[in-house]
Amino acid sequence: MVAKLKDVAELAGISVTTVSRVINNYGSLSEKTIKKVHAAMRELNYQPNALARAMQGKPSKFIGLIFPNLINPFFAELVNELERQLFTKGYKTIIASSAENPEIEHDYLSMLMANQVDGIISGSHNLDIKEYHQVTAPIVSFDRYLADNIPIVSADSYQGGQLATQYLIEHQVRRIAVMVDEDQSVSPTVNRLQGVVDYLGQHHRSFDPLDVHHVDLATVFPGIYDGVIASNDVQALRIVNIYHRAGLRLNQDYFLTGYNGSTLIRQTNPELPTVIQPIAELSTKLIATLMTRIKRPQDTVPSVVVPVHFYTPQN
Amino acid sequence: MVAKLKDVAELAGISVTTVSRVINNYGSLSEKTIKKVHAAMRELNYQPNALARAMQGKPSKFIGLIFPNLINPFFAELVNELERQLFTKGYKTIIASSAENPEIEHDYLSMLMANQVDGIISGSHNLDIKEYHQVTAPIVSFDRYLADNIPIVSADSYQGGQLATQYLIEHQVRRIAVMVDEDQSVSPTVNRLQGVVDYLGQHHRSFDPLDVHHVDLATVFPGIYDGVIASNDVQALRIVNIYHRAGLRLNQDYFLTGYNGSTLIRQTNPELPTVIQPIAELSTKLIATLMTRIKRPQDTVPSVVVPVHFYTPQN
DNA sequence: ACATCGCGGTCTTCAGAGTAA
DNA sequence: ATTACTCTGAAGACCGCGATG
Repeated sequence: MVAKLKDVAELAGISVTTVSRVINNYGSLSEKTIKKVHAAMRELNYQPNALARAMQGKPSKFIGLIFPNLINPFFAELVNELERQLFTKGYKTIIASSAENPEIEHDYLSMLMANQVDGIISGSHNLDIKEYHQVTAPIVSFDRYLADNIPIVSADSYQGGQLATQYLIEHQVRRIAVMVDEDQSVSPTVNRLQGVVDYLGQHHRSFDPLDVHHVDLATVFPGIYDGVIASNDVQALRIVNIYHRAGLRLNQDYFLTGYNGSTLIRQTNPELPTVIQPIAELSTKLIATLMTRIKRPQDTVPSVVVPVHFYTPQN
Repeated sequence: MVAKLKDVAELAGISVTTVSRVINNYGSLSEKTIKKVHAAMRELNYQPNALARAMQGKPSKFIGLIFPNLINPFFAELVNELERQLFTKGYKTIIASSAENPEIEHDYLSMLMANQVDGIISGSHNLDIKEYHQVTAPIVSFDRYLADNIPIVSADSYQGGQLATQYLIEHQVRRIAVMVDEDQSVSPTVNRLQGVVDYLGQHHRSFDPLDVHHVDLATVFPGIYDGVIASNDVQALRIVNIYHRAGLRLNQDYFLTGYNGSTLIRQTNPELPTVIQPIAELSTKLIATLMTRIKRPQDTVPSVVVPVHFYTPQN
């Protein structure tokens, strides 16, 4: 049997009230009793039952994280960083990866509510927006509009689109393909595309939009393109492999940009130019925004846009 | 205020007992009451408080996952798969990434206990073994010895070492470097090394062991080596980049093997030969082992070793 | 249908003992 | 002896639900 408050009290030879006072640090207490209690706690290896505590309406110190998956290294690193930063603030994380399945995501949202999380950070990309209206816990969204009262923290994708385009133009490519995801109409991906469009417009250039969902990479590439703006790093590297098999060398015979900028990909594929979304800063802002939401639930908190930067392979 | 059981009962005009019966589906109930209750639940957007339920001694339906990090794509994919499979079994996951920090790991272990998880899957690589003796919840370990009564599920690293070596020998390399991690003396990594040693011995070949922690990759490679056994895929690709800068081509001028075999790396770097630890199967075994531990906590459950296979780049 | 208890804590109330001014 | 203050304790309500009678 796990030790309970009562057991600690009995071992220390004092009342449960006093033990509770020691644990929660209130009221007036003598040094001696405090020490006795701590000794008893150690001896019994006592852990206050977090469930019982949370039932008093105390914060559960749980934050729910909803992300489509952990396989995308960018999400994995973001989640990892969020988890790390939250832990130092005394929060535990429940990670829900919805696997891009709205039903699962709905279940998870219910679960998070049922488990009384103190807040939710959602990086989901596929939930019906209405679901989020009913949620009472404070929410912050990563990179996507969910509802009017839910603040968004995102990387500056308009700037990202511009930087990627600028890179291609500077390397004087002739024919540009841009991978676009038409489904993501509510997400800032549109901004990215707008950044591309505007930059190209300023330089009187055109491009071919290729819909991610209706195009077979292996058949369109290399094709006529010597410039490609991919929608993420993994996709970018798939395309690189296709060019490679055709005997074409990245950064020489053709130019291509990724998007996301995970540390992992930079380590494994340092030759890939890409737009870097700053993971540490995004995490900090997401958490800071969530914390103010938790402290003052009625206030409206402004959305935050974090600048990105472009990684150019050295040499 | 969030809806409670009582609110549902009042709205439906019946007692809490009956509502509870409907929710937990026992006792005899009329169709009419059931419908009334469901209607009331929907209207109030009611979610049973999982914390309160868990307090009755009922299973919390939480499984704790302890892994060093989520950045390693192999861990990320394993966790992702575990999370997915557990969810279909009605379990939620609390992910604790210890960041290779024993203190954090200790805190997390306490936290998991305090939150009454029904079981723990630990892929940790750095905790003092004694900590795990005090844990009362059922535990299964991934790929590492923790304590006598804790079953281990692992990939066959001896076989992995052999397969990697076989690949190099078949490609007639002359001088072989093997990356070793001396710290991991308790882990099956030793088995992997043994597999390498045995295979080479049978072919009357020798190798140079290079300690991961005391060697600067950029200075020893390419050096004299045309064959390298790396200890994981990310490290392997770092080495590939070093050879690349020296103008040497993988699978032609030199041969190298990775270890882990995440789907991600195979997608982004399909040219990397590597030992594949089957993630889906490992997950299944881990969960199955944990479930029998949960059902019959007093039984000793045997450890499981899952075969690996070798991925050779096509072309 | 109702009432009541129990899970493991928190917190409040009321009271009492000891010490000091 | 009076007041005041510090430390501790006993008892009970309560959180939301499940189980019993």
